[in-house]
Amino acid sequence: MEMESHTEPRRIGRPPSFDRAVALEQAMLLFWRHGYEATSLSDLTRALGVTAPSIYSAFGNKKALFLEAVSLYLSGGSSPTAIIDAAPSARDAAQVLMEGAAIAYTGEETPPGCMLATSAISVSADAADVQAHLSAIRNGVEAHLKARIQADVANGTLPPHTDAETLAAHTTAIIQGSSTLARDGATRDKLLRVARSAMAAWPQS
Amino acid sequence: MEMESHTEPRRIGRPPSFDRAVALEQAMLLFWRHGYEATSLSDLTRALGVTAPSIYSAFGNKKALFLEAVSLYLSGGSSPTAIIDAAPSARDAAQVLMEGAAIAYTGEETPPGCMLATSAISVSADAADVQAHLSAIRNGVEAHLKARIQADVANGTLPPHTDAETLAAHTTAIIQGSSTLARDGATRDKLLRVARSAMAAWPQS
DNA sequence: TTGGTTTCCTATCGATTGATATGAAACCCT
DNA sequence: AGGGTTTCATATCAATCGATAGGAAACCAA
Repeated sequence: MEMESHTEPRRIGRPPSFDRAVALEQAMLLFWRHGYEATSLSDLTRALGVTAPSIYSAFGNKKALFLEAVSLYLSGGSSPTAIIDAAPSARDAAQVLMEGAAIAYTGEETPPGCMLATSAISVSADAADVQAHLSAIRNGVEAHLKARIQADVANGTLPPHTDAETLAAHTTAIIQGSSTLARDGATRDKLLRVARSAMAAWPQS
Repeated sequence: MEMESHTEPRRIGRPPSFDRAVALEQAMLLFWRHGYEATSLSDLTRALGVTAPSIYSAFGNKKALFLEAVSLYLSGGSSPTAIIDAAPSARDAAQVLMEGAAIAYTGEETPPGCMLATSAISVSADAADVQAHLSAIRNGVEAHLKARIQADVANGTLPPHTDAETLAAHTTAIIQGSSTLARDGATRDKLLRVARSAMAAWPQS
């Protein structure tokens, strides 16, 4: 068998001088901290150590780079959708989601808060599509949690009078609100206590 | 008594062609919807019907105009601090705050969400002071609510084991989270149900 | 070494940013 | 009517925005 066919594709031409994946991660951190529009190409070239033409060659344009950074952000750790599916119950899913957010939003190596909640919440008119993109992702997670709650109601894990929509929205509100609290300096322990107190909204077992 | 001394100051010079208060309110609505940095002077001159030099003459610069718009936003309706002081209990204060937020963030005449939570959450480096200003306001409201909870614990309205800091942070998280939910299209009724479900975190009476 | 290919950086593009210099226009008072 | 005063709008400023043209530089294959 030929072992070099997929490991080293034998590229020709001048070799790249920067690691695309590393550059993308740096861009994600910048967008995470300062947001989509407030992060300029000048900021990106400085932080990535890459000139503007190289960025455009590697990622297309600023908007495409941001969207790719969002995908990288979502792929980090366990995605919310995967957590919801993997948890033994909807209630456990909510708790893991909220506590996971408390931890993720207060990392020492990453900017405070949630990139989805902060990086494109207020934008100019020509970034409305980016804003809508992140909004759709947030709504998708909430809808997925709601469906999981409804499933638990259907199989008897949760009582029949459970308001799935409100419970999912409540969990989402705590998560998004934790992002702002983290930006305002809240500690990880404080957010974890908030997450646990929010579990009181769930039906008594 | 001279009755004209404070009613009509007898101004001299060319009379202003625009109402400063009306212009400020329009600016507030723009900043509310699009945020501090994403709202350009060009956007402002178009919406206010006022040329750039007039804006600078009336408000100083863009940053000063924004800060004044924030003050106007806070003076609208009942301020959070006033609500906390006026409520018969800390628990009632929290409920009024959360339900008031649900209503304020879903007004048909105003942009969705909370101006404090959205207009400067992600900014460039030279707007860090504006970001810190809004952060301080948010932290101030939370601290005020926490103090009110502690007062209710001290006078026996709330049980002695009550975690004032967590309860205040929980309430704040729901309020800030409701802002994002509103931006994502949540209805007023949905946010009101979230607010009521969040009351479950309070000690049982 | 030469040709082919790919990536590199320098320089620059038009558009827009926040902000201002300048003088005309509109009012009151004498 | 004519000074004094204030606000008005036109035109423009330097700086920065996102984005690109063009050619040098660095590799592989022959």
